[in-house]
Amino acid sequence: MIGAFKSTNQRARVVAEGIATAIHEHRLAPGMKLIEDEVGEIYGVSRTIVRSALQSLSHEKLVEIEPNRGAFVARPSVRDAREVFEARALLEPRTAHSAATRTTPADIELLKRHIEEEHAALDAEEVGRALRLSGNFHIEIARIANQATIAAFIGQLVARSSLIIALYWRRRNALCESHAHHALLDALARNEADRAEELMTSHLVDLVSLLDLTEPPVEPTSLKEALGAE
Amino acid sequence: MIGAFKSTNQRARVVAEGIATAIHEHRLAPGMKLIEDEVGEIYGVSRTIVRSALQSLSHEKLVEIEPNRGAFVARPSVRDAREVFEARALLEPRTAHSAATRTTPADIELLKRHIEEEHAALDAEEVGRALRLSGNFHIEIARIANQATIAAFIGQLVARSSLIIALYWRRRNALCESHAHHALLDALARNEADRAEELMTSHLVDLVSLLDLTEPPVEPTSLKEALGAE
DNA sequence: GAGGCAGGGATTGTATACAATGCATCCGAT
DNA sequence: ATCGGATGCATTGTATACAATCCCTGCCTC
Repeated sequence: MIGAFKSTNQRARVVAEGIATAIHEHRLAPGMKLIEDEVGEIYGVSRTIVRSALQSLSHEKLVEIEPNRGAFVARPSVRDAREVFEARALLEPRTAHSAATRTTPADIELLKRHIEEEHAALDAEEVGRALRLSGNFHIEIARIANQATIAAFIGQLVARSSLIIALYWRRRNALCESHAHHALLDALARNEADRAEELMTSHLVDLVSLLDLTEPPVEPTSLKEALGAE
Repeated sequence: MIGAFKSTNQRARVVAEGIATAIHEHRLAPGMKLIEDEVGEIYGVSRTIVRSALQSLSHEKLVEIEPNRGAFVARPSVRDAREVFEARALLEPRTAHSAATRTTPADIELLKRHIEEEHAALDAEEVGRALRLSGNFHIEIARIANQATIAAFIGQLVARSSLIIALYWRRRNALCESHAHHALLDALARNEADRAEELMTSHLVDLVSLLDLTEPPVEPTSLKEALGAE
């Protein structure tokens, strides 16, 4: 949605976005193997396209490609998790600041609709969809800041965050976020840049505090994966 | 050098790094066309590998792939240039701060050697090589900060900066940088984090001030490119 | 001449064939 | 029974063949 790249080949893009969305919505769990033939069959394309898509996803660190072994949904380590949120803490507050100075009523409408959709998804028990929309809220703010380069970085970090949440989230309640997003929306609507920056900072701190980053490894997808690999 | 990724296929990596280095050293000019067959012949690989490499480079925005038209060395717009240095201003000073708190004598030795190599290259009139080494200095600092995720972002931004410099640099003197790098090295050696952060901030400001970002388009590589495309 | 259109060569997009590698299973030896 | 190695299947890595697209050139019309 955010990146209207024309660069990568159209068909590979469809496949990559399909897989990415599935990862964002936690339909594809970390560690899951992505067999080229299977994916190709699903999307009706040859392995050439699938490979291109998988390489693209591996560049965004949503997928890990192990030479001669195949592609797996990435399993960020505890260290990865810390790094991702460290990077977000560096980028997003200042970006929210910038965004607040430029937010238009149209932007506010869009963000409002995002939040509403998120609530609707939560009410419908579609946790995965709610999670993806929650991430999109952050990406939308980066877009408002009108810095495509930084927005692309944030987009990647948000995507990885989804995997991190899948692995290290303490509980199942994503509700807590709604309040923070509402407050951010308010600050943006009033063009209160400093407050938006502070809110984003504390929002990210809150997010990290909801992760359990103590256990070094992570719950394996299957015994086979746990014992067979690495 | 910085990314010892095992992810992408070995052969494609060699090709991608070869092209990337050539871009960093300004042997490949912005806008230049990269024909798959030609590249494949040079490296002794099939188009499959070349395509993989080009897609990888396009993800790093060193190459632009225009559907059905081919791959070209990227030509960052004035806006891209501003965005890249805006992102660097956001990431690098804080990263230098972090790095300064962790810099070891071994790191200092490495950085010193970097600077020396850069000087040697300049003395030998190898401007391209000096430029690449100058960029590596920044990447090395990010590495010292021990944040791989942020370091990867900075690496990408430094690489793009090389293209931006090729297009928008006012003069030919890269000498000015040496002083700033020396000062940074000193701050890191003494573990003076705040000073390192300030030095990095002003260094980046200096860099931008040496760019001429007034002219909307850029000097074309060839008449054909200038008149034929877009 | 200027503009438009058709043909041909060059280049990219995609699928597929074949080689290389890894993984599981089975067998035999100890 | 457990370990070691060999065999076969599943999957990935690479090259190549063919189709689609683009771009250049030359011709034709006005």
